[in-house]
Amino acid sequence: MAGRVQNPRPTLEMVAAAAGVSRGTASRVLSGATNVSPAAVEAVHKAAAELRYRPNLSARSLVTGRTGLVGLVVNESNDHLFSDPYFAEVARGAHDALSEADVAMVLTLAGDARERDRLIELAALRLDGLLVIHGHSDVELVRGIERMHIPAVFSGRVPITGTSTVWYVDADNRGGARAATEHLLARGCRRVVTITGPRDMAAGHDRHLGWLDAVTDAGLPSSDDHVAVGDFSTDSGRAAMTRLLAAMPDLDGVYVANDLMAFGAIAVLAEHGRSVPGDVAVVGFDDVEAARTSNPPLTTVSQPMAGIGRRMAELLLQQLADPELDPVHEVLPTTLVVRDSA
Amino acid sequence: MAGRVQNPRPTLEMVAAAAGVSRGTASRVLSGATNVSPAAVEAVHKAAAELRYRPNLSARSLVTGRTGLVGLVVNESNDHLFSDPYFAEVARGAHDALSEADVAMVLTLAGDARERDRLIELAALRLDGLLVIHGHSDVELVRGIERMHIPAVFSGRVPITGTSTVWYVDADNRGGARAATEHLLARGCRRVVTITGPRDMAAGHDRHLGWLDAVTDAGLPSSDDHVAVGDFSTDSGRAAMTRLLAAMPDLDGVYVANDLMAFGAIAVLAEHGRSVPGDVAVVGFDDVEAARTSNPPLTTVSQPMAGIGRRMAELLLQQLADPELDPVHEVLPTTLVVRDSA
DNA sequence: CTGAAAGCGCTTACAG
DNA sequence: CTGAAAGCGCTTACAG
Repeated sequence: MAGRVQNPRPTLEMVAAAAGVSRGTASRVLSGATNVSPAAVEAVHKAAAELRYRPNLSARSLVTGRTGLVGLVVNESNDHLFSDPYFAEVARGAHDALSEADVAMVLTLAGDARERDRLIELAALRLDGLLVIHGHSDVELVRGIERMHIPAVFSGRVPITGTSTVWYVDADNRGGARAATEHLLARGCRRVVTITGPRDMAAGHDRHLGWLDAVTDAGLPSSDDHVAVGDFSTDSGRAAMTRLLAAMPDLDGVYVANDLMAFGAIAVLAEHGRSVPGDVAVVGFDDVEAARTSNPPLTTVSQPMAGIGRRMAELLLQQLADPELDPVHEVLPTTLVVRDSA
Repeated sequence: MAGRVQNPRPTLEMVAAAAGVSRGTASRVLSGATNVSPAAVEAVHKAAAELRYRPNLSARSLVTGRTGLVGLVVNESNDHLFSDPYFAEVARGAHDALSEADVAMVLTLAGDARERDRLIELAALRLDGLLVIHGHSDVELVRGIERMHIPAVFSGRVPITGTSTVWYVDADNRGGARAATEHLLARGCRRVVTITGPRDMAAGHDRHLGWLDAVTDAGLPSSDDHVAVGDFSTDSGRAAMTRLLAAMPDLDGVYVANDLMAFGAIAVLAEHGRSVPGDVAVVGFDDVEAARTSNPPLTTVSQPMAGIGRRMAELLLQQLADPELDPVHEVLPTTLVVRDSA
């Protein structure tokens, strides 16, 4: 009685019978093969629709060797991770692109060693490929994934050592930082400092270089007292701004490597009686939601987060189609969004 | 040449051959059956280890009818969703429990109609069950899932209509709110008001009832001017507190249905020159990270978020084991965390 | 263009 | 306790 309640799911066999063709022909029609007669195509589609046929994916996987499953790997300790809009948007972009290809996304945490082991097991057992949201640089994770010889695409530049096979998609952090700094210069700023991110994060490093590009090109100084290192948190932005102000009281422009730190910096400037952008112009990076409503609304650099996720998915699909492809490193453009802070 | 590089994955057949038993026996050993001789058990395990055997899950699924895949369904517009620690923690708890059972979690967005359709398709095709993080009440989603007749467990109380088959795990919102309010009463508060959440969210509703339980039991009034409705945002907490203060200037205790609104309320109290907890005591709900470092540190109600996720997973696993089980509604205890605001 | 057949790698009654 | 065999639902050469 139990288990007999539901009608059994129709199989290809039943569709073929209803269409008056063989199972092989039905399969060919449903997989979109071209060498099939129009009559057969029509009959099979009609039968499939009438029976509400859905293929058994396990059976298909058994013969194709593909699972149609891709892992979304995340190496952040999860508290951070989920509260990061970067993660959410990249995941959504990837999810969209994969759905269109009928590939599903398995959420895979890889924050600690135990989780990393599980990931490796899971990947070996049932994943066709990996999409890695790579927040903090995690050399062990990168190495582990390379060793598995599984198709993978990382988000964010992965420092390439030797003959690495890593694929990645990144935003143009360096170009965006340069554009932000050049915007400050164009407004007439001449003592332009920067608050950077942690040196071990590729994004932090690249955004620092962009600032350097711009000030160097303009023939302006870039000595150590022009630079304060933060950790991308608002508090660290406050501390960094305080230090910069002490070292160079007459600074007139600040390029900050992310919006959160920019908010901290602006708060400190206000406390010191400096108006923004009147006395000091400030540009951030990320274009988080709050940038639009902060006081003043923040001029910042926007990166195409969902686009990064989508592109990662597309590149992974390419790898799946041809495992012999050479690694691709793709850099997506960023956009300066001018508001009131600079 | 390509594709021939890797050694072919060992199959059960090869393990059986190496162990000198039949494929059937090897299968029985590996699936932990008891009716096997100790000698066979040892030989098979040894062979499997030596060959680094991993079962082909598609083949297994084809015969068992199970995929070993569970969907994590999320109905929030994703911006919110990911920045919500509730989501992150519930997901992590569920992930842990499922991993232990070798079940993987497929991330499934169901924010709009298109995504909802994809979910239904995906579930029909490849999921054994669903874990639904049910933020805003979404009747359509609940109905859609019930219609699919797929094992599912919701987070958060789902209003049950008629002969619903919904399973859910919730925190004891009502009990927690009652405890919070009783704490205010115990400190001597006598004019105790509340800021509630949206009426259409079960959590908001239940937390309001808990406040009502406590003040009613204490013989205190609970008229409309004791209640202000917010939307769980800090700003709405500010607005609500402003209204309450206008309606009842001599209030001395506030139970707020979440921490974010409590922060807003405390800010307004400070602006009105009321000290917390000296003039007005305040209790929140959620125990978010910031509650520990706010000024003053917030007394609040903590709910076992990861525990909810874990329990959801366990209940889903039970359903998978026996689809005929009656729906379970489980309520997990909350804890009052006393800090400085009350 | 199409059918018959083999085979993907497992699990599970069925005999013994 | 164990082996031989059937079968899960597909895809894909292979002939024709």
